[in-house]
Formats: sequence, structure tokens, C-alpha cells
Amino acid sequence: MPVTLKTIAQKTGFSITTVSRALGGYDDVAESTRQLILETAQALGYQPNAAAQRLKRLRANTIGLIIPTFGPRFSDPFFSELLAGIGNQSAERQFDLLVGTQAPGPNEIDAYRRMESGRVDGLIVVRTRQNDVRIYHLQETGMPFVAFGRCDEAQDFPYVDVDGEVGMQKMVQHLVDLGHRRIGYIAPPPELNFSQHRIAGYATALKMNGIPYDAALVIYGDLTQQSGAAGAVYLLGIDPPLTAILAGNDTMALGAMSTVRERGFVVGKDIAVGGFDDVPDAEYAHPPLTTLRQPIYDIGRQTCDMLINIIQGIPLSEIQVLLEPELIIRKSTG
Amino acid sequence: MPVTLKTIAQKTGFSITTVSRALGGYDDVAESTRQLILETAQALGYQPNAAAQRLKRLRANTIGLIIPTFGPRFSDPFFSELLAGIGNQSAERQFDLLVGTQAPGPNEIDAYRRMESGRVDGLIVVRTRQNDVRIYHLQETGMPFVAFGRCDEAQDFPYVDVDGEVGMQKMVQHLVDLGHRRIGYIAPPPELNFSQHRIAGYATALKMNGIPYDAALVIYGDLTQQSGAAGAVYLLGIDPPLTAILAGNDTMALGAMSTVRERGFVVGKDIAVGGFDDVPDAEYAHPPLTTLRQPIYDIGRQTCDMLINIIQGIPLSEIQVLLEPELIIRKSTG
DNA sequence: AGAGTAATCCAAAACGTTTTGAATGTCAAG
DNA sequence: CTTGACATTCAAAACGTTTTGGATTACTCT
Repeated sequence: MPVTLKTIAQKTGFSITTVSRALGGYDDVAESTRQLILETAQALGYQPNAAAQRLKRLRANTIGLIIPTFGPRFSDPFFSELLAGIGNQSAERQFDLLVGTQAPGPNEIDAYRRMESGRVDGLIVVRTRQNDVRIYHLQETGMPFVAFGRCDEAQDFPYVDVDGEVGMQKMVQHLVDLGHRRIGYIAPPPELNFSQHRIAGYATALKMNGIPYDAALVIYGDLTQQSGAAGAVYLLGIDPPLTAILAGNDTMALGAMSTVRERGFVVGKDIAVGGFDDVPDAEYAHPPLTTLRQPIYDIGRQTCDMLINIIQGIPLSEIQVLLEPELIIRKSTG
Repeated sequence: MPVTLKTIAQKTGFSITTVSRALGGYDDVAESTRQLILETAQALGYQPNAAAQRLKRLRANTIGLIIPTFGPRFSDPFFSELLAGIGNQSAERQFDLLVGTQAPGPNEIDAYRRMESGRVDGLIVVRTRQNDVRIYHLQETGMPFVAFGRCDEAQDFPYVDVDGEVGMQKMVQHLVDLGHRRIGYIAPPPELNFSQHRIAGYATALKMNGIPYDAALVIYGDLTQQSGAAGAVYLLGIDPPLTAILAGNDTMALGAMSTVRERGFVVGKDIAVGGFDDVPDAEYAHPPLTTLRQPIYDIGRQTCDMLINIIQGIPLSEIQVLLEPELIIRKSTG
């Protein structure tokens, strides 16, 4: 028998209207009345019914996030940090966080559709892709969303991201400054928007240093540690030999490090390795990984904040936020 | 202007009642009527309003999970897998998953309270502790819950867990069979219920092999890689020297491996290292980590299933499930 | 004394769905 | 022809909250 406004009304002798107005902070309730009602509500442990509020207000006060979990062995530190940021910020803004788990594929759109019909007021979209069907769907339905990931030429939407191009330029420049000229790159999947920017940065920096871009030194991974390990197997087999391997994210870089060591090389001495993200594992890797820091937790908070502002009709100071990653030099590059 | 039952009613000429009954599968609607209503609903893209359904049914069709994210650098592969299991199963059972992020501490109970008031029908509790205030709170409020974690003597509730005691016995026996007699242990925090079972298993197996239990060879970590690394620093400083280091979870074991290598030892040759969990990182570590496998993804699915069954009044075949972990022997023990 | 204003309180509608307890029409049996 | 049963459809209540548009009373000013 949950406590409702009716319960408090019966207990205090005021109407449901007065109780609602007292609890809601309206100024047309006598102070003595308000105090009595507040004390009674507190004593009875009253909690407003979320369903009733949402029905009346036509608002869910909930945001949605679908994590692209690719399978039972899903493990990506990126999402741990992101979820921590989003979760903390949504709680701070008094919004609920509805989480789904669905990898890209034929069922992906269904997962997004299931979050509709009054369940969420907006969505955070991660790892935006070229001609992303999720984006088209959300734009078509008018569902508010903010992306952690850039848009491409065909789609335009609010986002937070880091400038992968600038970041990769810094990383390549760092390696060139250390004397490297044959630098391999394990790129994220090409359909991901940020992949192209990171490859562009890699290519531009090589060019700026008079080093020809060689497509043979680039292999695509799928952001997992295994694909990084496999990518390094390929890259280490190239002749003339490479002296550095970069990866489009830390997880692949850590995988690449495993292969480098497995092949008998010393990471940072024989082969330099660099990543992107600066997930916590990067710092405690052996050796610690040189990487480009994107503040994943803060980005989580920021995309959440932006989304809730859009939902609440609060104008954004910036609709598209591109952050500059910071080069974190650790022992994996010497 | 969302499509409602009223819209369909106006379009088809039937009442809201008939539309609701047709869509709800009642058998007192003429077949031709039902077909017309279903087709119209489909054509209009009708989605039932979740708030209205929940208000009327007095049910949220949502389960809650609060992830103990300890800070902005939160990264625990255990929760990635767990979330994937819970998320997939809740979608399969057509329940929403509400996620909060809150570390243990003074605000923890508030996070649980915020999930009440009609927001969720039940909760999954992870990493149960001695005299867990969360458990007391949920039992007091009558909120259904299932734990991923055992109960202690003072509390009794439905759970799924792995038998840490049996697991650690297998791991210690494996090391003893390899000739190890001085085995250090980096234990999880003592207040966690599973920590005691794992220490008990470690102590029992030593005793069964005639090796005295030495409290000086046990240090507590906090389940993070850093605490594993620091624990190994302590353990490697013990005289006479240890030949093996065990950790209460893989993440600490991986941290310990870093320290072992940093000190110039060869993991698996000079110092054996073993963990618990078998998170994906364990497999791809360098060297791959010997560990005890608990099927985290499957446990996620199972705790979710049990919780939804409790919510729906479906009797559980087993109220407390204790699984036997499987010893996965990899190169980190030689 | 009367009129106007302000303070305080409340009834009822509304949100969109589900369910109950009907109403209505048709058909068959007596 | 009448009655009862069955099939099909529907009005209204209910869920719990918020908000609108009042009603009532008291006080002040003319």
C-alpha cells in the first residue's frame, strides 16, 4: 500500500491539490500548512509515483544509451569510463539512465525503437558511423540525441568528440621526433567516423615530414585487443621493418604490445607503440602506454549534460564540441 | 502528436476499449475487427505509452542495477561482461534496465532509494558485503532483488555466485602440484562476502598440503590493477621469497604481473601468477593468465532471469545458485 | 456598509492505458 | 412469439499526479 498524495491528504485534512502544491513549492499555500504537509510526507516516506508524473507531464525524465556489446566476452574499458560519466551526470541532473546492450547489426534499430514510446526523452549515440542508420532514424522520429562521435558530410547533429586528426598528428610527430620514419597503423573500423579523422591525421603528419603515405602500413582492426595483436603480427612481417606501431585506440595498442613482446622485441626500445584514448589500463600497462588522452569520463558527463539541456529546451552554448587530445608520453615509445 | 488508442479508435470507428482489447489479444473481439485494428495500428506506427501502462498496471517492467563506479578512472572488465549479460537478458524478457553509478559510501543508499517509487520492480545487487546496508534496506522495503554475490550468516537472500572456496582450493592445489610452497595472496577487500570464501579456500588448500597458513603472505587489495601491483611489491619483498602470487580477481592479478615483470622476474618461470574471474583481458595478457573462470556473462543473464521471475511471481527452481569455477591453466603459472 | 483585493484552499479535468461490468443484437430452442 | 444464450462492442472507473479555474474568507479602503 504505497503512500500517495491521497494518503497525506487524508492524514493532514487538506486536499490532494493542496498537498501537491505544498510539495511542489507553490507560493499559494500557507506556510504553516506547507510545513505540516512536508513533515507528514517525510514521516510517511512519501515518494512521488514516477509513472503518474510522467503521464501527466508527458515527460520521462530518462535518457537512453545503447552500448554496442559485441558478445558475451565484451570488455571495453572505454565504456566503463563513459558509463561512469553519464551515470553520475544524469543522477546529478535527476534523470534516469536506461541502458540497452546491442551490437551494430540488423537488430540495432529495434533496440533504439524499443527505447521509444515514452521510455526515454533522448538518447546518447556512441561511435557514429558513415550514413548511420541510427542517426537517420532518430532525426526522422524527432527524438533528441547527442553523439559521442563526429558527424560525416551527410549527417549533422550535436556531438562531443576529440579531434582525432590533430591527435594523430601529435602522435606521429612525436615518433618522427624520436627518429621513426617507418610507422605502422592499426586503424579502427573504416565505417566509424572517427577512424577517418585519425587516419587523416596519421597521413597528414607523415606528409608534413616528407614521409610518403604507404597504404600497406595500415591495417584495420575492430577495436579489440585481439585485433590489435593480429594487426601487429601483420605489421611486424613487413619489409623493410617498421620501428613503430600506432593503434587507433588503447585496447588495440595493448594487443599490439603483446605481439611485439611475444616476437621477442622490447617495447619502447625495438618497437615503439602508441595508442589513443588513455583508458586506465594504458597507464598501468607494461610498459605504460604512450597515448592520446581523451577525457572519456568528462565527455560522458558533457554529452549527458548537452542532451538534458536539449530535452529541457535550454540552448546549448556549443552544439558541436571538438576537444584537443593531449599527448601522454610514457615508456612505450622509448 | 503521438499516436494513441484514441487515434486508432477514431480512425477505425471502434471504441478505445475495443482497440485496446484487440491489441491486447482478448478473445472477445471479432476477427475482422481485430485485423483492421492491428493493421491500422501498424500503419500509424502506434507504440503503447509506457507511463500510462505502468500507472494502470502498477508495474514498471524495469529492473535496476547500480554499478559501483569508484571514480572517473573507473574501468573494470567484470562489469562490462556482467552488463552485457544483464542487458541482453532483460531485453529478451522485455524489461528495461535502469543503471545507476554509485560507489559504496554514504550516498550509496540514496542511489538505491532513487530507484524506488515505481521506477524499478526489482534490483540486482553486486558485490555483497558483510551486514550489507543495501540488503537490509531492500528487505525492509520489500523490493525484490537478486544478488551476484553470496550472503553471510546474518543475511539470507536469492543469489548467484561461484564457489570461491572450491575455486581457490583448485588454484592452490595446481600451484602445489607444480612444486610451489610459498604462495602469496592478494585478497579482495575483507568486507566483501566473496573475499572470505576465497581466503578460506586458499587457507584450506595450504593446510591440506601440510603448508602452514601464514597471514604475512596475505595482503588486501581493492580489486584494482594498481592495488594488485602494490600488493605484489609487498609480497616480493618477503623473505624467504615467494614463488607464486595469487590474486582474488584477474584485474589485481594483471597488476601483480606488471610488478613481477618490472622487478625483472619472468612471469610463469620465476614467479607464477594466478587470478580469478577469467575476464577477456586474462586470455590476452602477456603471458596469458592462469585463472578461475566464472561465467560472468551467463551469471548476468541468470541473475536477471531470476529477478524477473521473482517479480512475475514465477517460483525459482533454485533460490541460491553456487557454481563451481573452472581452473583455466595458462602460461602465467609455467 | 459595500466593494474590491488578496490569501488560502479545493473540485475536477487531464494524461493514456487497462479492466470491469455492462448494453445490444443475433440466433436457436421451446 | 418469447426467452435465453452467446458474440461483439462500449462507457466509465481507475491508476497517481499536475494544473486550471475557481470558491471562500478576511481585510482594507472609500
